[in-house]
Amino acid sequence: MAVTGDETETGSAGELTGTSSILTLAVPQTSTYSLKKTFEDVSQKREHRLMKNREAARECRRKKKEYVKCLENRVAVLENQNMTLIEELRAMKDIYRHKIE
DNA sequence: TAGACGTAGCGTCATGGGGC
DNA sequence: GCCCCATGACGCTACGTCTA
Repeated sequence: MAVTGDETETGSAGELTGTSSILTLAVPQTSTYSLKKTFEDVSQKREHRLMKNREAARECRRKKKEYVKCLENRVAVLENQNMTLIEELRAMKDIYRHKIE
């Protein structure tokens, strides 16, 4: 898979929603200067939050993949054990049948 | 070969839970 | 109550495979 972050960065729907709601919150009752400052501060905080969440999501997916792999391995092991036990039972039954005959 | 379809990976948002 | 983290859900893109 050759998808990089940069390639998929463009335009997901949710992004705009978030930005517009922040703008709405930042606008009321301030001078132009402090308004600008507030906006910069808010958008910087937002960028930081998004970056953190991006990394968290990546890590979360990695852990999930690892977990699924573990489960698959466990399934394989249990299937083998099951086969072995079935064979063992069959052999036991065989021995028992010969004894009573 | 173009289009349909399935799959994998990504970024973002919403939300719940835990620590302070 | 606020902040941060983990994670499910959603939409999007890229890529591979199949089929008419």
